[in-house]
Amino acid sequence: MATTLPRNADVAEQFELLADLLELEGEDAFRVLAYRRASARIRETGGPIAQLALEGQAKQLQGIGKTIEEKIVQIVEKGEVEALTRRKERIPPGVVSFMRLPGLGPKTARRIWLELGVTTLEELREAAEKQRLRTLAGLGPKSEENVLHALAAQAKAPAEGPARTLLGVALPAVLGAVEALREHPAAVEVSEAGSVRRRRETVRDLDVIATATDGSALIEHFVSLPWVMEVAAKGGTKATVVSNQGLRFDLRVVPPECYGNLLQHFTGSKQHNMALREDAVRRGLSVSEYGVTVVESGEVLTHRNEKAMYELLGYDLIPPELRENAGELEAARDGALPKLVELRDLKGDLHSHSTWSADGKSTLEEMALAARDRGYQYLAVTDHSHYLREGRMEQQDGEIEALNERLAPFRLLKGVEVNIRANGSLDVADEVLVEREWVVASLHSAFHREPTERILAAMENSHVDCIGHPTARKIGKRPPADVDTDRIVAKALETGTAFEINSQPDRLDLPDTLARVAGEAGVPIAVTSDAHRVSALAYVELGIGQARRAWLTKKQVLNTRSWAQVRKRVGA
DNA sequence: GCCGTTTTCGGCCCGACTGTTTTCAGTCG
Repeated sequence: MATTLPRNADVAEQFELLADLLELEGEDAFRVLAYRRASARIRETGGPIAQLALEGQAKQLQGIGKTIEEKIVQIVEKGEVEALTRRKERIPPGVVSFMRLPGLGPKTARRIWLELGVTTLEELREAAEKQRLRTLAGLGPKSEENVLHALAAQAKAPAEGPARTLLGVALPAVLGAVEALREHPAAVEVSEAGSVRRRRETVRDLDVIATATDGSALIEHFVSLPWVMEVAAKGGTKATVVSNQGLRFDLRVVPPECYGNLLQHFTGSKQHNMALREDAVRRGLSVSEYGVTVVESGEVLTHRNEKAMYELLGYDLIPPELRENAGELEAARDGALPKLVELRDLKGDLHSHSTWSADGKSTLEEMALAARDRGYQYLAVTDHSHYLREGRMEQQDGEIEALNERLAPFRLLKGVEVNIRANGSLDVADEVLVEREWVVASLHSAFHREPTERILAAMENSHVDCIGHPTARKIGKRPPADVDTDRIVAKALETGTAFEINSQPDRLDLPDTLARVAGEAGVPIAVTSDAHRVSALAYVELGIGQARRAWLTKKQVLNTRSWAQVRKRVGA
């Protein structure tokens, strides 16, 4: 097999570190910014950046030019950007960790290193304790105190940054808060903002923006909600609370005339807003959270909603899920934004479990009724193959048939979720698979053992309809398996196999960037719940969020079709 | 280092907050 290429995440990390080191060396801030932008771009790119660089195509991407493309090739050839290797030798590793302390930036870190000769966190603590930091111009007792505080906080918390919360936890919490605020008579407009509104797979802060006839009354209502455990801050226009789940909420009450500007600003992303503002500057407009200033006249224009603001700037309204500076601004300018798939477009679910699986919590009947209540026409029952041996599959089929008679036209599909073994074979015989209406094949073990080859082999089996959670990642626990996206996409097209966006909160797999690549290539994408109980059928709301982040339209999502149409689209 | 519907050179988002300062640099989101 060909040598494996570095992953986009690894390439991005090298440029991020290079940016840090350049910053510590006092390099031009815009050069540093260029590396950070390139890093963000690479992270947001679904296809393998290393492959693109080798083909000389990486510089087609916004923010990547000839120099950075060459540096990506260096990573392929030497494992590391040469400029990074050189600087790692010059700059003590401890100094980089100074920068990671809140309140300490590159300028200060550099001076502590060069002017005081301090190169480790331990020496930094000592220097602060012995009041040596205040010998530097611009630093005083308070700075020393802050450094000691930051060091103590870091020692207490794990090495990782502040934990990110799964969207599956944050979204219902935020939507609940929004709903509770809307019920108050003083509320006019209420919306979630920030990365939750963009439906990122994990989020940090939970933002809510509102307008009100009486702002203080709304804030009072907010801090008195039953689930509020702690009020961290409360003023006339803003409050911060901590929920009984430990989530931090920020509510901002803003003037109605610039609700659009503020909602847009606080929805982000940062990269989207920066690109939007740069573009505006070129046309003599200065954009901030308070409005759009016409630079020449000084006139400030405000907007009651986002649509008016985007239109003034020459764009169609951009759905929050697309605001990542991944091509949405150009598309919105050209009137070429996709009409994104919506939750209500789903006509069925193609991955679910019941009490026939040991880990299933709801009976077939309960699952069927709940699916029908959601407005679905069908639900594929895909219990794990190993629980359906020795005649149990036939028994389950009998139960499915009986239910289907009772619940028609709603229909349970006789499916199965088979394991792709370490050698690429499936754990169910072909003569059994041929009888199943829907076959999901998934990796459940040995994730590091040639995952690409195994998925390719599974797709070669004509009975396999869909690859389940293709990267097998568990967010925050297990990294994605090293799957070659290009090759599995090509094989999916060749064999007429679908990929899944599995909506389990800790899976969301395919991830958004890969789903975009697969969808653009023409692979049908099934947004599935993988529900093991009735309540989990609702997880598809998360999956639809990822599908929208992947730019997918109704047409590209397989289970927006009737079962008959699904059958026609996938397999025989 | 990147980029271009006025530019291949000369720009590069914007405002709040903090701590150190008599007017601002650094950091953060």
